[in-house]
Amino acid sequence: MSTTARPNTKASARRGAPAVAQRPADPVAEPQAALDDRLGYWLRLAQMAAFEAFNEAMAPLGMTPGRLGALLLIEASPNAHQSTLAEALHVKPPNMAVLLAKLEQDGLIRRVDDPANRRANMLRLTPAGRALLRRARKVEEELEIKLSASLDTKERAALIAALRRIAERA
Amino acid sequence: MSTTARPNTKASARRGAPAVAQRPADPVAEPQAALDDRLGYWLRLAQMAAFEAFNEAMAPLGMTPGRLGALLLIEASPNAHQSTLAEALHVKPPNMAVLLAKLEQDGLIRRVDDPANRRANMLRLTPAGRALLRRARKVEEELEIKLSASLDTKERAALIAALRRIAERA
DNA sequence: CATCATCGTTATGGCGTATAATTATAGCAA
DNA sequence: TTGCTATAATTATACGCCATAACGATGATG
Repeated sequence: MSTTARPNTKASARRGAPAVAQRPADPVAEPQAALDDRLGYWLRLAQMAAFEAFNEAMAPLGMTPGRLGALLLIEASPNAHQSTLAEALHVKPPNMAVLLAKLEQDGLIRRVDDPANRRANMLRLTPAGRALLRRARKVEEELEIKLSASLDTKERAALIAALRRIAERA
Repeated sequence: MSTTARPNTKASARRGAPAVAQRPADPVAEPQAALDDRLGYWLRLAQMAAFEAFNEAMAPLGMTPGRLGALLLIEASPNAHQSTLAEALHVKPPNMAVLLAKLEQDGLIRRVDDPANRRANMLRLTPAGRALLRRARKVEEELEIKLSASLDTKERAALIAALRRIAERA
């Protein structure tokens, strides 16, 4: 509420509780036991771990999930429009515009007018973009190996299939 | 760069390209084909789907993942401190403080001084908190059923196990 | 030509999360 | 005791991701 400094008394509910002296708070051995069999919980934690691993590995390349996704799709579909990429990457067009603007500023892609539709852009990798993508692919390969190190090939395939079904679901 | 309005010319790279008239941009049948076998990609999509489903289902209860997690853990470990819960929920202490402040404002929990350590708080569900948690549990049960509708019991267990290994990993 | 839809863009706000700094308390040592 | 250091909670703040609104430019249609 207040935007200026205030006395800070830790507990605002500082009623005159008579300090009954009970047992000294549990350390809570397995704190998340209550969340153990919740799919959503582990989905979130796994995603966070994967995300963190990605960022660590890609930091030297200045790469983010969004940037990599864009570069991969541009390479695969050089005639696709921004809006198509945006949809495929689940990014809103305005955010796609700034993402691509940065990629262009960094000299990784070019935007060329679609001669068939002068409102639209087609995206092209520059040589620098291609080079960076090659390096990112290597890093990403190692990353996927590390991520699925605890899974055999069958398990990994089953995991992806299951995730896919959940994503195309609910 | 500029913070004020500007002419907006769509493509800043409006060089005098002679409009060669090539084929009209592909619709890109399966746009994300390039991302198909990436674990991180599907992890993200599945998490997003689960998150969206959660928000839809819990909106009437004013519940978020963070709030529910806190309520569940408070119920399970009434003597735990805020910092313990924060760690278990992967939330930083400052954000935990405001989360709990809102829960307290909403009359769902109380903060009681730990008699063994007057810096620390122990958290308690109020009757209203218990009632809301009961309702949220029902909703969450249906949600988990919907989420894992495409998985049999074995697959669901395998999925959670795999996610868990990834989360405790990399 | 007038109208309406589409593509890209800018500006802006919300939400979740991160850090820094502050207060209050605890533990410990000289 | 005093003083130093560590811990618990809190406040203020900043940053990044994502979403919406609004607009200019172009295309399509009557």
